[in-house]
Amino acid sequence: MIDRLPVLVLNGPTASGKSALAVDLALALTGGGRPAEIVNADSMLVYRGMDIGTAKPTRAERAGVPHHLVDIMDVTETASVAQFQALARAAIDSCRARGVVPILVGGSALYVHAIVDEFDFPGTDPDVRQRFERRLDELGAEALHAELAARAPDVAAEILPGNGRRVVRALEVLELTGSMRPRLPGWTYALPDVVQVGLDLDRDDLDRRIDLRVQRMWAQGLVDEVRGLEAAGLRRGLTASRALGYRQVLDLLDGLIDEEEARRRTAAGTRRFARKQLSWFRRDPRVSWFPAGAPDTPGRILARLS
RNA sequence: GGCCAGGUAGCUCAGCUGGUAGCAGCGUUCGCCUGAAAAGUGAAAGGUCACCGGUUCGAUCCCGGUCCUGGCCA
Repeated sequence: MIDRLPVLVLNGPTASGKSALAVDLALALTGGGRPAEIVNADSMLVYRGMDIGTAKPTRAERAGVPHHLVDIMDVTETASVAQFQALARAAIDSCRARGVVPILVGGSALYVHAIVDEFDFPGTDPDVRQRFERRLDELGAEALHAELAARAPDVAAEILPGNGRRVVRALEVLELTGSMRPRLPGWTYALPDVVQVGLDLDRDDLDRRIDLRVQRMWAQGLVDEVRGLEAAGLRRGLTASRALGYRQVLDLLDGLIDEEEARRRTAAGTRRFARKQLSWFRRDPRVSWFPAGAPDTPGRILARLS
């Protein structure tokens, strides 16, 4: 009997086992009479062909439980939070309309935040954007930041002078809307009945799992995968070409570093990334934390849904 | 066994022959972030300067010895 349809948000760092846990939880819910589906909230799983390096859920896992927003873009396309917000909310709505529990699995905290909370994005305009991007190339980030400061000191004060990307975006928004609210919004759910949980684990344990994962990626043929994607235009993709593992292998293919170094940097970068993810998730006071891999964790998470 | 170089932050190192060490890189911890977030950034914590003696008002730095490490020669 379906009395309510909460959105279960599963947060956790890479290699914490959240993808597999999400499948287990979905199967448990389905077996218990309430069908469940997974909605991906990871910026890299959206790319077709990026399988090994993103540790994408396997075919079998995806056959057992429907996964939304996986393999929806070419590597040449640029992902964006705003677009993802719309797609994910649509997927969540569709699940609920069908009486299905959506499980949002987040690797990208900003994406989760944008999907689940009141979070409005001012529009964008390719021409305006391109114009400021060209100015960024000409002047450099600091000079462009000075221009921003002249136009809107309060906005400029919130943005670091070296962060060209955000300076460009601020100028774009100012031009399009005449104002800019530079701070991240607070914690106000835009969706009803959200239950957020997080997976945490000991740092040494996490690092060990990351090393294993990177080794496995290499054994499974990450280098060949990247080679194939390179032919498909990976280098042109602003988002995809920066993915951990992929960027390092591209450097390897360019002869900038050797294979050992590429693997080392991938692992080191992934360790740093995992800590960053945790610090993001930790900011949100509504997340309840559970130990990753503990035998009773799935049961305790399910208990929160009823 | 002899000669040379070296033992300074968790790691890699810097340190004008003496006044109890470095805005160092990486790592760690904490923080920031609005249409590229697996991106971009800020700050902090960390050292009995291998050990024992000596010279000196004072030693990471000078002298003697000890123990380690790397290289060269036997």
